[in-house]
Amino acid sequence: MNIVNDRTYRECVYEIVRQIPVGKVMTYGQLAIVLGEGYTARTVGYVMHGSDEDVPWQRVINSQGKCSTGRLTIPLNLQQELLEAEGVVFNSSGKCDLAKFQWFPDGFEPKEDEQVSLFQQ
DNA sequence: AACTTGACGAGGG
DNA sequence: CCCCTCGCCAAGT
Repeated sequence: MNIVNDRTYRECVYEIVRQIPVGKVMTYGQLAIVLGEGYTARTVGYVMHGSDEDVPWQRVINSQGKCSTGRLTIPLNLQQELLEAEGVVFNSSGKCDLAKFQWFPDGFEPKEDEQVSLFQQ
């Protein structure tokens, strides 16, 4: 089945991102896994760069727990500042603890033993 | 149709 | 911790 049929692939990404609670984050790769077929971290990133809509884009970060907004038109610190304002804590290297702040959509919570292996590194 | 570019990620050195 | 390589896939030239 192709999720991209009814709604565009962009809409599917936004739909999930809009569900991320305040103070929580998801990674590009995790979104790709949740979206399934055809999606990769790369394409999710591509989709997110055009999300000037009502999506909390700041809650999507890379798998290392950092904000990778390296070559954007927006200030480098903006994303981290927005997240910190929501309660996400970053260390001196600009990294946050995914084990603490990463959010999982319904049905995608990691099981007890395989906790960290799947969605995080 | 071929080639290049990314708001990526895992693996290796 | 940093850097590089490769795989990935949509978009723009």
